[in-house]
Amino acid sequence: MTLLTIGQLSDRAGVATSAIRYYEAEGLIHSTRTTGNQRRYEQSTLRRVAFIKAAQRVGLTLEEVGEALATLPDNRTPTKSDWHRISKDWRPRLDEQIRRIELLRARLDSCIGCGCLSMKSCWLSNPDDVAAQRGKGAVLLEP
Amino acid sequence: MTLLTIGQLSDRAGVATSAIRYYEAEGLIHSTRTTGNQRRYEQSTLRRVAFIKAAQRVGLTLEEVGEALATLPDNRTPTKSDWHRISKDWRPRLDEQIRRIELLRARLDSCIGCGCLSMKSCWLSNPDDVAAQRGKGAVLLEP
DNA sequence: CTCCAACCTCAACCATCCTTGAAGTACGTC
DNA sequence: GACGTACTTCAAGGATGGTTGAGGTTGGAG
Repeated sequence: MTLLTIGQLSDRAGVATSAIRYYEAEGLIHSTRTTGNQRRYEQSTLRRVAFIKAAQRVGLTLEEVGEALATLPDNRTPTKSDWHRISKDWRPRLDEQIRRIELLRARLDSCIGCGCLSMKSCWLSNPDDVAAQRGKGAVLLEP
Repeated sequence: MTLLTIGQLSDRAGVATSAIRYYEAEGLIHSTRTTGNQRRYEQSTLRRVAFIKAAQRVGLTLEEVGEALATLPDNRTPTKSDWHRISKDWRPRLDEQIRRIELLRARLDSCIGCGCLSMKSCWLSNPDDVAAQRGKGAVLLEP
């Protein structure tokens, strides 16, 4: 397998070299070194970086991503079932994230052309008492 | 209209007073002052804060939220149609955000039990060449 | 009229996620 | 074997979104 330099990884992943070094310092990715102390990355690192970026875009922290990636083997290229495990773990949180956004969208939408100014359920006409609404079962724009 | 103290707003919105002062310093919300220089908030500020929190949870920055809120009138309580405008503007970006997450979820899911190790379209078996895939039209886990 | 919780300002600090720059080393091409 | 580009480390800086603490004031209840 041909190894990648940090510059090649940077170009192909679309991520600055400084960010790559940072990810490595944080333990999210790993490299070997040449005799001259330069980093060399396996092809599979490209997947890890793509995964990091994708996860970040949906609001996950590097720490969370790091925990997931830590379950991947360091000593061999991850297999489908290694990634499978992560898929399963993440499914609920991705679902949840989607649900939240849909809720916000629905609440905004529902106030378009509706009679919501007289409706108790509308967050725009109702005083959005978040603390009060907890406990009452009505979840208002909340996690 | 009864005005809210910062403590009341904090309790009802479920946001720390320090965050509220910060939002105000950043111009996202506004207050009047008592003769003794204490902040007093209108009820409608509760909606603004709920909106801020909701938007943050879906990955929007305070600056973006601020721009939206800046279109609401300061001198009167926002009407339904004021919020309507924001709803319309935000719809596409919420849709886009959902699409991204669904894409990530689908890609992870599709590698569960599928024959993707032999499929060109699978991001786990394919070397995820983000830069290369731009331009080719195939968007891989990308905005 | 006293008293304490809640308020005030301002500056400093924090976590996260990097970027920038200085000063030096490696690698591959001519 | 020299030349330039890409690499190295380390320290400092920066944006975002706040929190914390010191030192002082306000407001409402008793």
